[in-house]
Amino acid sequence: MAGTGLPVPPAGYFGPAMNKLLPTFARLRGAARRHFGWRSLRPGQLAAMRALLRRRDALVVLPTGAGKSAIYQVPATLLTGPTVVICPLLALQQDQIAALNERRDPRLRAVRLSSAETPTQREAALVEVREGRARFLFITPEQLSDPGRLDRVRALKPGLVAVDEAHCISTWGHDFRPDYLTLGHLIEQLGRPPIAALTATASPPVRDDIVDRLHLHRPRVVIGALDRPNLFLEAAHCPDEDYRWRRLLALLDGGERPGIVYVPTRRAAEDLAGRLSAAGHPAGAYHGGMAAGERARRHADFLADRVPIMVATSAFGMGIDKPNIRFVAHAALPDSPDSYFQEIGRAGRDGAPARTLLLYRAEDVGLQRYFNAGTADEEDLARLAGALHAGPVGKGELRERTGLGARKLGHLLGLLEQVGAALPTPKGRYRCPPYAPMPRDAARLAIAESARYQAIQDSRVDMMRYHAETRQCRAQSLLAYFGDRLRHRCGHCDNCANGEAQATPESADGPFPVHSTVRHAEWGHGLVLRYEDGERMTVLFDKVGYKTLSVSVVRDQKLLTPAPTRRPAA
DNA sequence: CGTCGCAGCCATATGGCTGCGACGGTGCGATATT
Repeated sequence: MAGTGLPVPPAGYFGPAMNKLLPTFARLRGAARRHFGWRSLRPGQLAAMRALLRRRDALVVLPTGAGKSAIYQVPATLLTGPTVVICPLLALQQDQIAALNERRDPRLRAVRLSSAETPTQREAALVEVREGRARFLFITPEQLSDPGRLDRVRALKPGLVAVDEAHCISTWGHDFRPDYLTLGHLIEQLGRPPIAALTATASPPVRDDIVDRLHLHRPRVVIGALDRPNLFLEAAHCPDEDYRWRRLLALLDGGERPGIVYVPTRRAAEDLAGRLSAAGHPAGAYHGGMAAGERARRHADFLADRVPIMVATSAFGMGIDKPNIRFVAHAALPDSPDSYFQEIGRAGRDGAPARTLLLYRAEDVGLQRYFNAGTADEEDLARLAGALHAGPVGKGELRERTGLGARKLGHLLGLLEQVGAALPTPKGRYRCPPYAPMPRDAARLAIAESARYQAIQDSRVDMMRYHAETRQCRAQSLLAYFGDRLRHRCGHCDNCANGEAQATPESADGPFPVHSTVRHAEWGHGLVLRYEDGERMTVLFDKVGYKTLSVSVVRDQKLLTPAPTRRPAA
């Protein structure tokens, strides 16, 4: 309770009648203490909790280990009605449920609805929540998008919805797990309780995407400090594969353990783990293609320090809350600074020094471009848009009528919804909204939308490469990407260490202030993110994503004009 | 978009080139088979 000046009543002091009279902060502190044993809460946590308690939405971007879960768990004990936690991975749900139930506090009991439970178990979970014996219901977006299940959850009258790993809405919703895109509609069907959207990493467009997709209403936004002074940031261009291998060995010869080496493909994970082990650096492999049991075992082995080096694809990530990771290396260019930042963020959580090393080749870009390539077909889209004209229709019937697979159908419906040609109904079906474009036009618009999304994804690859190649202070470069500004050189990156990093004083700014909104004749509105060396500027455009422009060309040809800010950056 | 492996070819006998096709991430849930 440091620094509040408020007296803290003893446990058990709070009766229902008292709750209305007590200041919000005191109620939250009391609940944190009674149910979790926490003696203090951080200002950011408190601000978000208070918003939720007052039935306002919150968007929280805080690093793992900064007490994100507390932000929904503490208000959950004070609000009427259970809390629904939407969480993307079953393993992650398992961990969180175990942590809550270990406390053996009836006010914190958690259950879940997933494919891992039998129908009988699912029924029992719902009954437990309905009868007030469980407080938290964990669920995936896929489960919630089943109309029958949605009805059952709505009947529980949830008092709060927490969306964990909320950045998944933006990174997975568009194609990989389309049910993420409809979460906003689904939560509205739950009676629209306040929403807590939580994530460790979200650049400005991802934050906007979360707010839009979840239909957050004037959320309380809490963003933690991004700079991690104990992480040494290093990147090296590799002219060939042999150089890449030797640089990696040089890092491992330093002897720091444990660590993670990220690779872009499953095969590379297995191959590199084998090569490293043969070279005297025992390493395990991890990727999404392995059997679930094997994955769980390897994950546990790494957490328990039985495997010192894990060579993994991006599948190895969410849920790794291990304090003592001493290095994170990237054996190829990641798909975006978002992924990169999240992955290196797993190092040095204990605050002790940790190294990060990015080894990239220009050839790495090709693979990421391939991953970004869209698959939407105009004929499929037109047929689907036509099928919607017949009236509200379920996904099963749409599959039959159009011959599309479940996954592709979800992706295309998402696209049509974005161009105003499809609308989810409360009953979990889809219909054609009033004034919808004709099927042929809808298909064309959807293709354009798909291309726009792809361009933005590609621009994120460009930004990743740009970051890898920069001779600027790397922390400044990364933080600028996330819409933050580090005013001094970081002193913990290779460029600062070898004296190459040029300072970016205020005077180096160009014609438009950093974080101001500008307009380009063709690319539309954009957000000025940074200036580098007074020569180049990076702008994030709605239509085409990130662009790096020459300041002198912008000046001479008057490429940009100031535009009114549409929404506060944070 | 780029790499890898393989078949086929060449000039001259085993090694190297070329062209072609396959492959490449993230996970939920439902279904079919042991």
